[in-house]
Amino acid sequence: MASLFREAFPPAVSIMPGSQRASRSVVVDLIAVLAAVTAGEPRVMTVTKGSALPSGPFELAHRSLQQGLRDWVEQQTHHPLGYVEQLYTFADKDRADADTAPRTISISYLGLTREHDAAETGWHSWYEYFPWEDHRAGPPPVIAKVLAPALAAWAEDAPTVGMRSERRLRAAATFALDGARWNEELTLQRYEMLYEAGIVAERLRREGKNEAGGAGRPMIADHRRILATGIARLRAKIKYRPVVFELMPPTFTLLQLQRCVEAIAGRTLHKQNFRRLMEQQELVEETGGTASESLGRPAKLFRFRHAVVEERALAGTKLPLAPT
Amino acid sequence: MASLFREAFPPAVSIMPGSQRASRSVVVDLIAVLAAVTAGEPRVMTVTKGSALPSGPFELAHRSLQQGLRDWVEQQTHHPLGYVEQLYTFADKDRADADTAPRTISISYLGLTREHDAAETGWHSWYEYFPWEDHRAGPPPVIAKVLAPALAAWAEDAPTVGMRSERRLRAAATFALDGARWNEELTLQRYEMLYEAGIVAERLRREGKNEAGGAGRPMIADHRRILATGIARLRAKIKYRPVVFELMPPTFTLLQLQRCVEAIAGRTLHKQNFRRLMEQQELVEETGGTASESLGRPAKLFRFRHAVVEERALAGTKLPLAPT
DNA sequence: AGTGCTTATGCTCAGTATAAGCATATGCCA
DNA sequence: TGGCATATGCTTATACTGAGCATAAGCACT
Repeated sequence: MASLFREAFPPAVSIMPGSQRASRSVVVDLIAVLAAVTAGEPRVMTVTKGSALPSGPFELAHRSLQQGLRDWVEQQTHHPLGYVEQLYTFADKDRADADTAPRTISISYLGLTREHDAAETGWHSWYEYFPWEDHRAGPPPVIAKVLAPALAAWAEDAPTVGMRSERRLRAAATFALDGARWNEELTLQRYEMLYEAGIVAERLRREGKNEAGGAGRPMIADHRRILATGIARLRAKIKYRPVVFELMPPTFTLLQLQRCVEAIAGRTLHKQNFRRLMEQQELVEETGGTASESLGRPAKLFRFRHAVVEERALAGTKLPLAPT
Repeated sequence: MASLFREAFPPAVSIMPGSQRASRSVVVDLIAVLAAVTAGEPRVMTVTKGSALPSGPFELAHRSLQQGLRDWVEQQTHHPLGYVEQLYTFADKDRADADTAPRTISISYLGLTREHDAAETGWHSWYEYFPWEDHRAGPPPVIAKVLAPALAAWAEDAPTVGMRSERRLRAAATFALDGARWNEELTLQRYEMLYEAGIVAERLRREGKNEAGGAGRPMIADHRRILATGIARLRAKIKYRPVVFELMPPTFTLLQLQRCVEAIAGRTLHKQNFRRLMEQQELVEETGGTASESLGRPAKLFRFRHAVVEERALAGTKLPLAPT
């Protein structure tokens, strides 16, 4: 392997892009994780009755992948696609069956879109695929009932004492098992651990075993892993970039905003502190109107202050800079 | 364009990976941004006398891109490659010349490696390519002397009043021009703005103009943009993940560690607060030894506490969670 | 009108983290 | 021994966060 790669990277020879090289057939796919939050649930667009993410072959005609994806989604949903970012490019060999099939490269994107009709087809809640990720009503029972025992068995299955204890520790930290704190950003790590432990249908299928033992709703190929990547990315991003607003209607109450963040993070937030955070960061401004719906005191309506994005650098230093 | 893309993403039809599809020839390249910090300078591995990043065709034989890259680098540098992460996949059409040439997709990676012999060939300081990014000795003169005037001219060149003011504001925020605070994470945005403004050789070359007016040392194709992506990613990452240690020898003094972070960030840090941060986060532990070199009181040697990576989730919540 | 329910909004208080700087320690060298 | 240079310890003011109490403003009853 090392020698093969050495050939691939001739140390002293620059390879100019565009130069002709012999190349076996490579198929390039685009895969989109399109997210929206409707009726308090984070949803993802799917095809074939929820079993796959929308995808298609990479076409040569687009100036930019990003723009093409945007055009397509806006065409489909009739809602502007607020935000697009590249997620990851998968090219591992074990995705394909053998050397016979053409090697597939999948470029995946995360896209955020506005609230839309909840009845629209093809949108499914994230948590159908990852029931253990929704902690808004406390830790979901599936963790204690299904995952924890299965992970314990997997840990005991390791060949050495050291590996057993290492697996136990890793499982506890990742799934917040023995009093450890839940970390909502570890969505991908959790899915991969379940895969490794053989608790998801995708792995069982690959091994030719009965898929019934898998937790959560499976998808084809590695689409559920890609979805996990998107969820993890979005959960991390809302903390330091004002991307939530891409998922909100133009005006909203602070509680609606909070519910949207909670849906994404899969956790409940402290109401007063959440509103203090929004206001002190000057991310929103009052429209003057109030929301009439529902019980209780009417809430003020807010809109996102687009200005802050330009105004502040929004970086959050974290480094102990020297005074200049 | 929209209609083309609609074909590419048949809305109701799932496309199974591995299914056969007609596909025009696509060339897939791997490009590596390999970083190290030696003698207080952040360096990147280059080929062809510093004009390109190491790259090569995507080969079919590797199980995983990541592992292949790792093997290759360790072979080349005789140092373990501590950390590898995918940077970005570039596939924009304007990278190639026309429809005649095969479309190129570049998958870029960021890799971190240990200190090595500074005399080794092929390693160049980042700041040769981005002289405006090094603020360790204050704002580099090139900003006020070259970039600021050129950016001002570019702003004035805009067709409408609104665009002119928008460009001025954006330039000021990105390059810390009118008393705005410098944000070291904006490396990519800065390069792209200079590209847009026609102040870098890559753009001038593309337009058939004289390249001499470009700031910083150019690279072939879009390699400098990829390098900027890697720098920005690393500068962001050191703030919330202990990746610096991948660039350090096994034991080090706190000042050496600080210098390494400073080299990457391009800024000077507050010494006492830096060491407090390291200690309170329990990222390091004393080895017992002391460093003898140089003047002054000998510094204690430290090593990285690999344990923390497993112990703590290292997430830094930032969301106002409700008490459970 | 009054009571109670519900959500909105204002405010406090303690604990913790951060920016900035002062002070002391410990080596080497003349 | 005194001076220089770096290392390391400690202080103070300020900002931010977690948690909770208290009040406000609607609506639906009686």
